[in-house]
Amino acid sequence: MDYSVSGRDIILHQPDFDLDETLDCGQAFRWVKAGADCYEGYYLNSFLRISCENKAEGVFRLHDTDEADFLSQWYNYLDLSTDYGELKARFSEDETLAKACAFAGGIRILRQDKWEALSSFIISQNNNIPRIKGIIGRLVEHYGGYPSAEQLAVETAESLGFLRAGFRAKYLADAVGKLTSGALDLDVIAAQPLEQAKQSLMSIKGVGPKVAMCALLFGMHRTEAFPVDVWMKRALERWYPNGLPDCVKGYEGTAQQYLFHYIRHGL
DNA sequence: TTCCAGGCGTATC
DNA sequence: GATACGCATGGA
Repeated sequence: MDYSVSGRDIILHQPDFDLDETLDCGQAFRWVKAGADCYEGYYLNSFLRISCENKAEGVFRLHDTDEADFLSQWYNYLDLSTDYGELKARFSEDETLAKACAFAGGIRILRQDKWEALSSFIISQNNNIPRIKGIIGRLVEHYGGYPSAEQLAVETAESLGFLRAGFRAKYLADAVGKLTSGALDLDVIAAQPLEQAKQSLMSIKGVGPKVAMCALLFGMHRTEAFPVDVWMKRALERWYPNGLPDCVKGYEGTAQQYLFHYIRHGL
């Protein structure tokens, strides 16, 4: 990773990064394609326009930001401290993962906000990606930004009807209640051992093993968390009936994201 | 019309 | 603990 300041923009050199594969792959739901090789979106309520200037060399432009903003927010959000080249080399000891990494080598695990990731994946259950984006879009529009659990404390399952989230509204309300009452604290959960963190999250109605693992992986950057959804069930049956290979140890979730993309779009 | 979508709660055995 | 079934909504 290497960057430079260019006027009001930051120029980023990062070969292991693809905008479509990272920002539109079902891990985050608030990035909008704003032209060829360009996305607009948010980390919390900070806006970013990012475009790819040279795919072959991995050159990106972060528009209208500055060095302080880049280093304090986007460097972290885009997980630029992690060497994905080294991770992919390690994963590629496994034949299937080698193909998955070659197919979509620009996947990164975004370091999203804890609450946004948890609430987004509560909404995601038994739902499709376009509709998940629609529900979250209505939430953000209604509140003029992504609402905190505290902001949502005034809502009930009924008053959230404007989201058209169906049965998931009551799950969202339960999560808000447990977080704002102090029964659960996402900062505490983030520091717990994986199994304990998972069980803590599963005390929320509507949070099962899969949503808990997604909240841990995408919202708390617990790369050892391995969410198993319908696609991963198929991948496991097909390629890993006896379990995951040792080369993913500690990064099961990162490997999961390559496999998820590969079985959905690569076959 | 019917089926399905990055699952989970509940009932039942 | 395993397995069936319903669930709000909307697009294909």
